[in-house]
Amino acid sequence: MSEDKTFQPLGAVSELGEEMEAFRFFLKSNGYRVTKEREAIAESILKNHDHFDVDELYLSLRVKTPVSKASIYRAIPLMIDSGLLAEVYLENGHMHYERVYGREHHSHLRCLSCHRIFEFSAPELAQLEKRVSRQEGFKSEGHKFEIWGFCSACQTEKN
Amino acid sequence: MSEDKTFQPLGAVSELGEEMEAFRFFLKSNGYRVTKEREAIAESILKNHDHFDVDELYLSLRVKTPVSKASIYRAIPLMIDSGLLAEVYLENGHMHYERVYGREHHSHLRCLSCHRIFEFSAPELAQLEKRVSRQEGFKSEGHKFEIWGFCSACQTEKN
DNA sequence: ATCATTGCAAAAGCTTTGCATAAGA
DNA sequence: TCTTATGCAAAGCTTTTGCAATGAT
Repeated sequence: MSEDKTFQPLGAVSELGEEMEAFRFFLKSNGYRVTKEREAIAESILKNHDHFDVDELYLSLRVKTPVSKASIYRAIPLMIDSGLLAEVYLENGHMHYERVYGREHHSHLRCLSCHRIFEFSAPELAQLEKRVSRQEGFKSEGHKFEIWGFCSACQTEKN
Repeated sequence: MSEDKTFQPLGAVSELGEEMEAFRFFLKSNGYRVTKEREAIAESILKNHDHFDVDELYLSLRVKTPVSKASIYRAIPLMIDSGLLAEVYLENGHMHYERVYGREHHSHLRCLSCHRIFEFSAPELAQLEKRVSRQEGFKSEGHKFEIWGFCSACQTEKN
């Protein structure tokens, strides 16, 4: 048991190991290269960013592993194709993304006042997607449901 | 009956009368002015455009009642506030809108191949909006449901 | 007669791209 | 070694805005 065989150090790989590995596999199998920039970007998202925009990501990488915005913009389509990310919504002229890997599908409540996003699950939406697609002869690939309004905190405020 | 009194000529007002009047009323009651540009824009949308983007609208106005893009961009928020329009989705970096006045609420199927939009109604979404909002303490103002995939025509194509 | 609105052109802001250099495989 | 990826700066695009002229009330 105390041999010198090199085990995968579980702690080092951490819970992110699986998702990172899936992304590396995606890159390799599609002829893209695994670069430190792409790893830093993906790792930052997996660690810190359920919801984010390009600027937030850029700033959070700046300190330890700076990556240019051009590289971030070029990485995003790859991460979307790999299933790591999805576009969520546009706000003030720029796109917001969310991590998809390792999270269950959900929908969003958007507060029009504080702009916070609240999540909820509604399994019947998947059924609705299937039913409507069948009726319309559609081959569906996904769906999005969003409710906007005012969150409880913002309703209470006197403005 | 053959007096010289000026009646509203019904033919001239047409079926658009109601919606146009609602828009004019919105403008007046909010201290905006009723200009020929705003009328031309709204009328064109009510007549010809269930779905459109700024460029399509601009081009379709160009022939008979040219309006600058600046004025179109400035009119859009007003029409959204008045309930005439809604944003639908972003494609290739520019927003697409749809007419709301005089149409029942519906959801969209988007074909990823031919980019056509198909509409459908699903009344249970309104219930879901209410239920989730109640659960989350949200005061909801609306919802959007969208399915993407491949329409029947595009599935058949050999590519 | 006021003051909002228009059109033009310039500015903004996000995203994309050309090109020389760096670095995976 | 051979190519893909990166970073920088420039370019692209849609949308916004400043300002003088126009027009609605």
